[in-house]
Amino acid sequence: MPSSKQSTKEMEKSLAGFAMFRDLGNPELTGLATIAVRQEVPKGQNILVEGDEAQGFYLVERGRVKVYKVSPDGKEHILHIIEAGFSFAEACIFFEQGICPASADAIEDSQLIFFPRGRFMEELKRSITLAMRMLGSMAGWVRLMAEEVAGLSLSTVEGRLVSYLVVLANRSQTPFSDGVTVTLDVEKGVLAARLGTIPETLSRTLKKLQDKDLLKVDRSHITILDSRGLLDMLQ
Amino acid sequence: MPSSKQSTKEMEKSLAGFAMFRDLGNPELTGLATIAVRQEVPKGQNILVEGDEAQGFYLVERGRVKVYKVSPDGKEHILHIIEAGFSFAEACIFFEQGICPASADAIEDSQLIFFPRGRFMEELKRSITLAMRMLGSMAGWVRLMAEEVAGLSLSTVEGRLVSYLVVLANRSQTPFSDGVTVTLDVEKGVLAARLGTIPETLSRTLKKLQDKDLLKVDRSHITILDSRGLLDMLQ
DNA sequence: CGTAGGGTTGAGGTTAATCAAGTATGGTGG
DNA sequence: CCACCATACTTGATTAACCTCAACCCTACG
Repeated sequence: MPSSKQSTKEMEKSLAGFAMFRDLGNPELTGLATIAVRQEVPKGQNILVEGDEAQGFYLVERGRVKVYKVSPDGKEHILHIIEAGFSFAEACIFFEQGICPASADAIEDSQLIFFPRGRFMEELKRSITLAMRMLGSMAGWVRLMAEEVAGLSLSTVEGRLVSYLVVLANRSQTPFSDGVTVTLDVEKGVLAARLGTIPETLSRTLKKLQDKDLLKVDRSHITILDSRGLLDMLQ
Repeated sequence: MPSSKQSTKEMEKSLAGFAMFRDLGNPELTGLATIAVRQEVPKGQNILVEGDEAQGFYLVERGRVKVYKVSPDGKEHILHIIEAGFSFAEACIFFEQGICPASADAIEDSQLIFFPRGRFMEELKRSITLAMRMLGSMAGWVRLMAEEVAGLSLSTVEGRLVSYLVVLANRSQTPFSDGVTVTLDVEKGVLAARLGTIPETLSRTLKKLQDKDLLKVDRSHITILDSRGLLDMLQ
């Protein structure tokens, strides 16, 4: 994928749109734009395999990516769903052998920006600002994972589901209050894996909450009927 | 806590002993030694509280520290046990408001080395090498947490216990094979919290494995009788 | 129509938490 | 040295959560 002056300029503009690189100086952005590679990934396609050597890390420009681990018995647990505008697999590039700790698939037709490991490292060593951004990004992952562990080990499926709905509501700028409708952003099967459970249990849990008049389910649209009651379940 | 030339020199030597700072140049080490502060923490004492503002991060020079989260209903889940020679709470210092994502207590009489957030940031900005070390350390945390999430969500208590025993054996340079005895490095109650369960269940699980002649338990000494059988449980 | 995929429902079994009551174990003071 | 106590640990009975397997429904789509 050769990058003409034109496309480098264009890439530079794209990169500047990512929170991770916002307000980054010109030399840094240009350097990054030069080594960045665009990648089209159709829905369902695999991007990284756990245990394989990571060749670099990614930004999601368009679409969505799931990052997951598979248990020995084949069950998959989704660690994160990476939205457009965010990055993933940063951690891989800092390991000695660059072994991926998780797998990744596109769950929508996606456009990614790829940074090759070696050349990105060069850029990092050249710019302390970039290194600090990277540190901030990694710290964010650490926090997220800590929440994840806590959520998994300390909650029931019911609790995790409610907590997910709260996050979902906040993400779409809607408050988590009575009458508000949130739309699931993933298939229910994917959501189940995200919550560390299976579709059957998710279905039953939604039904139970519906029977208690805490919410109403219509396909992927969930209407909050009793936000107080729902939030009480997190206790 | 004033640092005379003598103690700075001594601190520099101590810091050089940490994997994180090994082979770091002289200017970096001296800078770090100047801002580092030693702290004695008796067993059981709290070090960090989840949600509080983090003032910096820590190295464990002697003793051991548990990093944990508490659920709304008061149950505690241990994320990590930090051994002497390792660091914790690095991630905290990169958050805007410096909010701790987890709590930490000493589980033994411990000696810590504390780096104040602001001054450490200065050192970081000054040295790209230090920043790269920090990135490596954070990446390590990300991987560990990913394993943690996978382990929690994909395994039974039995599986998590076996997996812990394997780690324990490897850590003490002993292979995980028949006849080998590993010694639990923490109280069983702490181990239970580490495995995301409660002492009762841990006790029963050990008994079950003992009844199946897979291992033998004597206090905190666990002898592997059938390593194949145990490893098969991870499938 | 007929089929496929996502989703739901039901019966049954397993795992592990809770509550309650025991049994070591390791120090401490007499 | 021993009785005593606190703490860690174990055991039992009960209950709740949730996974498995199997069947079924529904909607989109050729």
